Amino acid sequence: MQVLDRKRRKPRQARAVATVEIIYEATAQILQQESRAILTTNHIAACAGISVGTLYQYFPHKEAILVALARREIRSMADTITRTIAENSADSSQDMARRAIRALIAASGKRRRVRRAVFQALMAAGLGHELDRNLDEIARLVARGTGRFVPQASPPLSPVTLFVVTRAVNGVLAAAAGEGARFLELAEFEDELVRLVCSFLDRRPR
Amino acid sequence: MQVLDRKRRKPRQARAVATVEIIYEATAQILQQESRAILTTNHIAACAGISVGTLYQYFPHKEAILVALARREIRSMADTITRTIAENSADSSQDMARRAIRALIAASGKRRRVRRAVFQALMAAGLGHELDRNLDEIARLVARGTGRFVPQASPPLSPVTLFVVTRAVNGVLAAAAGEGARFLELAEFEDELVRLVCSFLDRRPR
Amino acid sequence: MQVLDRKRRKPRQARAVATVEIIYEATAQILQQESRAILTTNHIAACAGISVGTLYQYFPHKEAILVALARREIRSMADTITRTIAENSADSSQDMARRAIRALIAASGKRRRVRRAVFQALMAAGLGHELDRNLDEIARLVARGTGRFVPQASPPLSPVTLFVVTRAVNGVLAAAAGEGARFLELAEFEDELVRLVCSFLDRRPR
Amino acid sequence: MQVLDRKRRKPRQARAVATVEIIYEATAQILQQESRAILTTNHIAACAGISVGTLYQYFPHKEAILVALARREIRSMADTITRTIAENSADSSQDMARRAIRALIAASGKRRRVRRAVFQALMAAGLGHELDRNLDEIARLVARGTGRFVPQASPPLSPVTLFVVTRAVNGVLAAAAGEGARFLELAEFEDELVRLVCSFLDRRPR
DNA sequence: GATGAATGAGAATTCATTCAT
DNA sequence: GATGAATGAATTCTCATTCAT
Repeated sequence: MQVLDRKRRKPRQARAVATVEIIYEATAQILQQESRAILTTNHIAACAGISVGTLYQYFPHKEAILVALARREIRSMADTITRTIAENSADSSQDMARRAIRALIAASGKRRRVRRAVFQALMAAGLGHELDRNLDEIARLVARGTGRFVPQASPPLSPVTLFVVTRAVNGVLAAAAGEGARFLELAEFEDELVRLVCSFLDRRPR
Repeated sequence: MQVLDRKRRKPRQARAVATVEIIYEATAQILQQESRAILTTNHIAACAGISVGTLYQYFPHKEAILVALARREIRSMADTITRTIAENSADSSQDMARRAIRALIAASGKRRRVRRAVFQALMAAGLGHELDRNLDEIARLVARGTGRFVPQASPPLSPVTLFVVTRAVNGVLAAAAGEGARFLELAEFEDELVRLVCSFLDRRPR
Repeated sequence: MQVLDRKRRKPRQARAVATVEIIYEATAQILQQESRAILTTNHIAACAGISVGTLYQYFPHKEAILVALARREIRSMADTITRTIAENSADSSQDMARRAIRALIAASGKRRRVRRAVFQALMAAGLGHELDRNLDEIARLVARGTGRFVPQASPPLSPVTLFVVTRAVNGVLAAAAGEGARFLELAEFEDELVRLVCSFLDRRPR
Repeated sequence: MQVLDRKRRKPRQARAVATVEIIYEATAQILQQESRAILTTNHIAACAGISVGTLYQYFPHKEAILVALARREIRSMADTITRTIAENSADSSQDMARRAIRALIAASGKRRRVRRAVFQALMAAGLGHELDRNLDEIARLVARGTGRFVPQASPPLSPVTLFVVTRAVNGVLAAAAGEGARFLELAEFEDELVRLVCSFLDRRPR
């Protein structure tokens, strides 16, 4: 690791942006199709069709690539959820929780190996809180988007309740993604996950 | 990785058994107090007060130590749960689910960093299924031990239901352990986790 | 040994070519002046004035250096013989066998320790057949270059005959090289070797 | 390697002799059936069914085992030749050279990998002269045993002649042994080898 | 900006040998 | 005498990172 993130160039020109993009793609590809074990900077550069030197123009060290990729993944996930909710905000008769969960399941099915690797890297970098924050954020979005979870009259969800429900869903999805996506495509799986959340939130202690 | 686990000595003499134990201890200690990053075989040996060579008498490569440690942890966890249930099998009025969860919370609070590291190693070794199996096993024990989850009349839990509930609990506990045990000691946390499980299992679809 | 010759950089820039050359030189020097025992990659790198890492940019493992050096030696030997024959092809009154043997003796006298070591490495790598093929090749060249061995009217040499004569010469030269070159410089030695070959080939069974 | 051969026990009791014998057998077996690469003292001991400690009671270091094995092999070869000659000394009408060569071919076919390995070790130990001496010794035996090579009237063989003929035969046999014994069993091979020797010795320069 | 050759600290692993039991 | 656990120097090889061109 480095003494401290010496500043690296931020891409300004179009070409530079493209280069960074290529680096992301190459990294994701290696992670998805090959393995974490051969994710070396030289290999990334080779796959990206650039030289190591160029790679180091944009990232101070290898870990930074993974962290950046993780943040990108998080942002993409959050965006998906946000959009899902926004698109259906008028449609309040629809079960918002189900829609959110469906979106999460869909997201979990994509690039599973990449996601696991980059999230692990985020944790290893001591940035696990970014993931947590994201989970909380999603929960807040969902809660705001539907009267079900936070009906006007009811008290707000306690931090513990929030924590339990978000981590439970996350735990289930992570496990399902880890077991080869067998479950992810089952309708029953979605149903059960929805039920887990709803029965928990519906029957809150007074 | 190696050609393939060339045979390593299985400890015969008492001294050898002790040595293996010392290696486990040293590894766990490094993981808990220092970091995964400096978990080198030389460092383990030094901490254990033995020589690297000795270490390699008993483990074919570094990863093997972590895997062994993970299995040990799994076994220990399973034993705790089993005992908890056995001790209270007569006491059927007690809420078995709560007891099991309490035991799991207690287990999650111990040597958190060690556990995370070794379980990660288990996954990396492609042995994640051992963890999964353990979760399923615990669920089975709990279910057998209490009429609540599997009342005589009710149909058995579907695989998906089982999967969802076990991974949800596991996900919550892992997250709580990861966030510095803040939650683990809260009574409310235990309550909420119990509620998550019970509300889910009580209100099963017909 | 390795998984399998993971690809190594093939030198593209002039500097890289020079580096590879330096590695060969350093290796040969250690073999010739020091000993096989201290032929470590670090030592080679140090002698070459480069870092180990650089060495591993061009060779997947130590053995590969020796094998490359062996092939180089073989090629050099073959070239010498070819040239010897080519230069004298018009001069058919000359005794071609003697010329070939003289060239072989000269070659045997050079860098004897290097040659022994690298050929041994070639054998150890299971590539002994490359040496054999080279011997056969030389024999073919000699035979084609002179009417003595394969006069128009006579039948071609049987594989066994070819084998015996080539390995005999090779055995004698290897032994002579091994015994400190005492014999290699003697005129009588050359005479006897020529006689061994010629008497054998002249008096072939009908 | 050692500073200097600290004295090791010479086996006196029958059991000790047997132990040494077992060590030889185990070593030879590993060399023949497995490979030089895994010839470790621990492996030898394991194969021999004894402990390393015991092994070191009889040999100061690993190399010593190989050297001893080489000498044993040499002695065995010499004995075979001696016997061959002795048995047929009366039978002077027989071609002594052929008999000797036949014996050598037979010897070459046995435990080829062992022989190569141990002779290589002998060379590496700087004891190559023992092999050379053996070759010369055999030549002398053959010469004394037959009038063909050294007829009363003719001058004795020059050192160079002796060297050339012995090393030639040796080279051919070693090569044949190395190439999988394909040739060793051919009658033509024996014929050609005999012819190589006889034509060379018969037509000596005046 | 890009390149890729060079770097070298550092990690894993081996195996001949010793010595307490 | 035998045992086998322990030793640790020695070696191979990796890979993140730098920097001259």
